[in-house]
Amino acid sequence: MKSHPITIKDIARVLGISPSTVSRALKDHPDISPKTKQLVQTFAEKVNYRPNALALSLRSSKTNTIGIVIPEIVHHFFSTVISGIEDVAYGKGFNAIICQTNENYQREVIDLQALIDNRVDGILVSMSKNTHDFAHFQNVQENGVPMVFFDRICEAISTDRVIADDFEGARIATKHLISKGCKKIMHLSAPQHLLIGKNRKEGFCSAMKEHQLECKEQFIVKCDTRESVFAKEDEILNLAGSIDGIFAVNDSTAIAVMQVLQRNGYNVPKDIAVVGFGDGPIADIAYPPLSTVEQKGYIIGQAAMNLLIGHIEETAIDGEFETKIFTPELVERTSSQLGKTI
Amino acid sequence: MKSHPITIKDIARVLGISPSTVSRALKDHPDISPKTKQLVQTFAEKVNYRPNALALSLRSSKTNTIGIVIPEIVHHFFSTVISGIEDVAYGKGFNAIICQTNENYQREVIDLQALIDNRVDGILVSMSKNTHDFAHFQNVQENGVPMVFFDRICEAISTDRVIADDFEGARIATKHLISKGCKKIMHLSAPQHLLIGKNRKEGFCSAMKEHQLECKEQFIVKCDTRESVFAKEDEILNLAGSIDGIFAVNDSTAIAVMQVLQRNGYNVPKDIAVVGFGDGPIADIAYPPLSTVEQKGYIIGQAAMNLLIGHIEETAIDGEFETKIFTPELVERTSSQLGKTI
DNA sequence: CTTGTTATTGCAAACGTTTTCGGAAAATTG
DNA sequence: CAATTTTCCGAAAACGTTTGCAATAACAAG
Repeated sequence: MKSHPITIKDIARVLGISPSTVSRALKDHPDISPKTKQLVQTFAEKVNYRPNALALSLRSSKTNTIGIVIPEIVHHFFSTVISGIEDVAYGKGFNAIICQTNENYQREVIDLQALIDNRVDGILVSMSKNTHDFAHFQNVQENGVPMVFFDRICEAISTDRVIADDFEGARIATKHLISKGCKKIMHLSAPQHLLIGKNRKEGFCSAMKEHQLECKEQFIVKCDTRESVFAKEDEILNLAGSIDGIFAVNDSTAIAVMQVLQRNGYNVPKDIAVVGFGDGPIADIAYPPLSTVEQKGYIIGQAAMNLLIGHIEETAIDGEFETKIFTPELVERTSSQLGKTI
Repeated sequence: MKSHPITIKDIARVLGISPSTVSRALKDHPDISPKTKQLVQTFAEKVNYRPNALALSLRSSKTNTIGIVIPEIVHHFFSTVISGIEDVAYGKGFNAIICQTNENYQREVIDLQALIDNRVDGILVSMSKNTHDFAHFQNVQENGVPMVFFDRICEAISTDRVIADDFEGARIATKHLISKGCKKIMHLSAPQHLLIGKNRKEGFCSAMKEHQLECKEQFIVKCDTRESVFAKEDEILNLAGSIDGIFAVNDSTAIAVMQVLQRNGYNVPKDIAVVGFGDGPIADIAYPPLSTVEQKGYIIGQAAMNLLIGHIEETAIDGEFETKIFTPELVERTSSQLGKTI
């Protein structure tokens, strides 16, 4: 069984014809007589011949494989994106090599080089948080490998991009709170050197100002994980008495803050309404169910892959790049119904 | 820039020597004079030469790539496993091609064939729910490709396997409830044609009987998703008055049932204690935080990859197969503290 | 100045395909 | 029957490597 797979040469030898004839017979080349075709094809069928993809790739310099580089697979948003990528890739006959950087710059560099070495037809990247040098991205381009960024894009590199509109998403979330009657809204924000942190905060402020509400620095707390909520519990509780709404930069932060509030006698959403960002599966499970804006990971993945295919198949114009922006949609649940007892 | 990558031949031509010399110089072969080595190496460095992995693989029939076939990436357990696989693969210089079957048998067949065609060095599989024919797995073995199953194993095929001990996990969960004082425990179970459904139910019954408690069929409700809990809400509520504990086959079912109970005036864990299975991130977020048994996805992934490497590098004995079983551990939180008010 | 060693290098085959080009046999035409 | 066209097939190169073997050069010993 460990015997080597059947090759075209094997078939040729057994049938007493040349490899070229076998090759042609297998792909219905008109030069080959019906008789020989029949002979070759049935024999190939019988021995379960399968072409060696490596040899094909080497000859055609086309691997039908794309590379995906992401910070973390174990993250609902990213795995959703991968799912979208995979599904359109599959439809077009592409395989996907997935590389996980774990937010490690060095690994990002190595992974990209490995993909180039393996001659992938294109690469989809979501940048690590710790990447501040972009030579490795340039290297991809210099090697002529099509690349598109999604979500965590690199502004210094000109490529196709697919992103969620964080600014607008935050505006939508904030305006939703305002429409529910909130006037004094707190924002739990991500670090400002990250694009999502910056954009979501600015979206928040924009919505507030549009409604002549104050966007006080004091009501903006740097806090973007479950743990950091608990760490800043005192600070948050100090402010809790003077607010009626919270917009959190992501769902797990939103849920954590609801739990802190509840443990300290506040009622969500009666006293304080809460909205998150991201719409992972946890929003539905939270108590009360969390209103949030939905980040469309699946279609972001699809869109990114489609853009990439455009460049691989050269239907897209070389050197012209597109940016696709997906605006999140509000998913209204219970947590934002200010005044309502649950 | 789109110019083809530098090859050994290019270097040879420019330097006026033969490709073989270049090849040897690059890998410090003793036959090559220091002078030539120096010349070649610095030149290769300068032009940023990178060997073509395809050509290498073709020649050596070793791709340093493994294939992963899983039902769904967007699932905390599976993405955790992948993460474990990836990390040890990376350490050993392997790339991973990931194929998602979406629980589709046809796609599983195609994916496996594609991996064989691409001459991956080994394959890790978690079977789709809808796979009842196993010829494609046999095909992998007949092609001499090492394969190990994880989690959703195929009993009909003899290979290495890595699984979580569902039976024992369920016993642990159930015994925990009993130790908290529960005597009338309901089990929300998965379909019995699935191994996890069967094993977890049997583990549940085993623990009950060990403590001289009844394992009534009537207290076993077929219900293994959030949606199915809501669909069977009436049936569950009918029984709710006569039970003091629930062991659910997975976390989201456990959380859903807590919500149903709470909405109907029951107090968890005061009136009814609840334990789940799986320990995804949602357990922590539930209200009250869910006690559950932890399925160690990350180390399952690591173990599977290590077994595979054993066969790839032939340190493992051919034809002898190992089954690694990981026993889940109890993670005790609030939901199981019978009698306690929160 | 042979002969034998040793140090370097190149040739060619191989991995499994595809494809250009040309050639032999067969079929057609006049 | 000769000339021409068609039909069918094979040789060989190419994709980018590695490697066994042969070849050359240099150099020392006799």
